[in-house]
Amino acid sequence: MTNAAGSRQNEPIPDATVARLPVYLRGLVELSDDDVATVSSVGLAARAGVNAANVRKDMSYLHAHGTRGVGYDVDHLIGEISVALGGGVPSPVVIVGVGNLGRALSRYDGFVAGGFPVAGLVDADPTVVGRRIAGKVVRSVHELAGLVDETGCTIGIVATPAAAAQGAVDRLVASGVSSILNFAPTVVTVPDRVDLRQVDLATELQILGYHQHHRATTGLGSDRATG
Amino acid sequence: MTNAAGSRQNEPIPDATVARLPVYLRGLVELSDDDVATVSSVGLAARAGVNAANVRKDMSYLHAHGTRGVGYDVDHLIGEISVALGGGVPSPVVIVGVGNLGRALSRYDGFVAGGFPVAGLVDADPTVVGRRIAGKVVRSVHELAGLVDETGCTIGIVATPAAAAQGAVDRLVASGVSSILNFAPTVVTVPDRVDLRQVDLATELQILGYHQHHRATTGLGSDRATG
DNA sequence: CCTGGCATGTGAAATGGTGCACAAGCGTCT
DNA sequence: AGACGCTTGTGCACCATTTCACATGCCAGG
Repeated sequence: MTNAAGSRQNEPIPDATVARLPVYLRGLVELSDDDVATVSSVGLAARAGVNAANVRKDMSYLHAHGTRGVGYDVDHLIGEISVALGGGVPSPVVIVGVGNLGRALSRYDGFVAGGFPVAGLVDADPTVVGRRIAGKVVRSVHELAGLVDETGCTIGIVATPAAAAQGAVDRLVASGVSSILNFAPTVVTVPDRVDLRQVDLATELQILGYHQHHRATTGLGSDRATG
Repeated sequence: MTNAAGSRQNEPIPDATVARLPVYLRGLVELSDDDVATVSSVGLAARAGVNAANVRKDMSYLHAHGTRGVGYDVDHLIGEISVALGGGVPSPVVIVGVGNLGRALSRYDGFVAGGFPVAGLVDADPTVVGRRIAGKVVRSVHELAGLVDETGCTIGIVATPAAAAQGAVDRLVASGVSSILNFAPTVVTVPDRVDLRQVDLATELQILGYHQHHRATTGLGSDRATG
């Protein structure tokens, strides 16, 4: 029997596919805004910067079927991907650490647009607690558990200095958060039940630096950055 | 002809290894600060959050050999990785777009510490051009090419709204920049000779959202810490 | 000098992901 | 109705990466 009404996400979706779904979603929303009703795998692949066969395989993991000879229904696909990415239910997030980066993140429109409203801000520094940032009052880290409980946050964003990151993570875990996005440039550990992703800005530049250096020391003459 | 003492980086280092090198480097610098002279692959792996065999294989790509029965020389390894990641020469970067995120990035200490000083800020909005941010005067996008030329920037950071990102990228490419880090939530294209990396904050949250939703709808699912 | 213990370096298997190539199916036009 | 063109869905081969397992080699101690 086919899974009719309940969840059909029992088969796992590959991580690589999950990472592409938000990109597809953005492209599809743009198409929908332009009143485009259907899109082919080739068209969507071009917008997402990936291979068309890859798009088709990704959609098959989602059980989001298209119509042969026609393509995929844009609005239907938006619904399918939205459901896969969290059921379309907004998940409020709490930001720990309101330094430069934390403040920027708390004002970042993309979070709200993506269904992740910022429910609260928290910092360890008493001199910033009580200040108002992006319309929200910064609260003390000691109030974190209460804040998470009140707002039903399940996602925490760590934007503290590296030295404070593991402590912030531990507090978030103790408060019941089940997913953490860490911007601090340090490796942190979490219990198995908590999902962790790392975004390291300096590391990204260092990776670019490697390629540049590598080109300079091995590929002289093959490409020149002029014009 | 074998190069005796010169560059030995002719063989390519796998991308996955390159992405780990900055993490190793951070861990090694910490060890060096603590006056630790040698470290085993197991010890370094624990700090980097990876498998020990992976560390050893990565080091073999770098031709950074350890001593059997002892481990790797910390300071020597720092040198090897630094060289691989850009020869130890600082690469100035230019930031295009000084909105919330651009301002935060221009003040981010990690860039300077990692050898990537911010050489200049640029924005399209005439009302912010001329303002001083993080000790630097914001200049017009029209001055971008001149700025890149003056400062010898080879890396550009795009922190504009999505709609302006492709234009910013094109300008950077035309100015002679050969590596670009894009924070705008949109797919951009560059010529083959230019290296592009994408950092998408909202996408990261959406990926976390998927895993949360998946756990919730399937019971207790698998969990993986991404470092 | 010789032995024991430990950690590296690497061949090879396992894993995960990508892209080609093509059969199957849908809609349209005559 | 029938044929044709377009696009999906997927088996398969290829590639990159991870991980295991173990032989090799170095150092310390007696």
